[in-house]
Amino acid sequence: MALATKERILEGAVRALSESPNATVDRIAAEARVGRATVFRHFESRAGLLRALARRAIAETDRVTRQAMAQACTATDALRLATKAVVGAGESFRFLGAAPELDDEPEIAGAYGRQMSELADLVRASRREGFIRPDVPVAWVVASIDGLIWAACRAVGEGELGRVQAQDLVWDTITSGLSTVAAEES
Amino acid sequence: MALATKERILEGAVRALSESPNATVDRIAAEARVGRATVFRHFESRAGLLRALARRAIAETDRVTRQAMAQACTATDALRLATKAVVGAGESFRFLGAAPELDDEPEIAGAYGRQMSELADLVRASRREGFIRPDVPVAWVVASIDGLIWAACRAVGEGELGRVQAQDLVWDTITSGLSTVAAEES
DNA sequence: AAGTGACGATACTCTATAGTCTCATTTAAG
DNA sequence: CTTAAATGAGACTATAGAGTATCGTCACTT
Repeated sequence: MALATKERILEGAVRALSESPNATVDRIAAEARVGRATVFRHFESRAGLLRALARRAIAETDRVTRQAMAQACTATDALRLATKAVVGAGESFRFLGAAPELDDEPEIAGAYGRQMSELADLVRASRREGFIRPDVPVAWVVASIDGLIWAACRAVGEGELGRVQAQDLVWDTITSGLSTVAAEES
Repeated sequence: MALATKERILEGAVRALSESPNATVDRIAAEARVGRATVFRHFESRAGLLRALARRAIAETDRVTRQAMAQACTATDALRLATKAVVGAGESFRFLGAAPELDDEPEIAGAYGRQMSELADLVRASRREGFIRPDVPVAWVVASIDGLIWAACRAVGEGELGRVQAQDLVWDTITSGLSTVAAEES
């Protein structure tokens, strides 16, 4: 069936691009156990395949994020659940971090910007609830949460940490930091 | 002079690769205000230029790290100063994060591994001093510090944060996290 | 059994870019 | 002023990889 093949290609591409972001179509096809020509039957071009992959990852991230927000009653809890959910979905978008050509795709870059902006909204709301420190710029809170999520996904991908463990550690670090000292005056 | 030209090429390459990790030699030469042939007079190949760039970034990171360690009398203070110093030197290695082909260079990958391993040593020592939480895996402490440093360098590069501000925020976040709550039981 | 559509394999073209070479021009040294 | 080295410009080659076209085969449908 066409659908199963398309799916195989997408998943093969994730694997191939994860280990080498400049993977050729040849390499992707081999990883998907599919003829090279078949890749071009299902996708307009290599760039089109990359776009489809990115759209998929964005949709998946949106899905788990919305699901998390629906379960939460406070912004802080939404932030916690969304963070955990995104780390859990890390495998679907981890390869995107090393795909520079996607920055030129307005659709993709725009969606990433939107997600960051939604994260900023969540952070501001959680700050109003008194959870996020008011003395730290929102831009840094967003940047560092993003950085921690990437670090967690990388660690899981490298096998350094279990996925569940990583999900918990990200929120734990956001909440308490890495040191034994309680919050001091800055 | 040869040295000045070589330096111009290296700095042009940093700029060109920062905005597009797949930048061509043409693009690099243009950014350095140098003829394309001159690039090949000073470097064996594009890969050789990349290696030189990576070696330079590694040496710079080692330099500021050693300097920081020399000033500190406790492991925790060394960790603090080294973290700050590496964020300050971020511009010299930020582009490396998006250069997948360097993973294949054993010399470069090895040096990165060594730096991570040194960071792990520092973390363990600081933990023995009672600063780093004992209930968090060292692997995660290392991974998250690395992630926060990258996040800070990116934010500085994007102009979202000032460099000095970013240097302070990284350590502040490691120390206290991003929330108002004191450390709770996990 | 015949037909239809998807697939694999392969051969082919085309383009971008790395790397080489040459020569005229500039720049620095003496 | 003369000379040697470094540079810039541009022509040229070689190659990897994207994208296309074709054909034979296999699987599924009716």
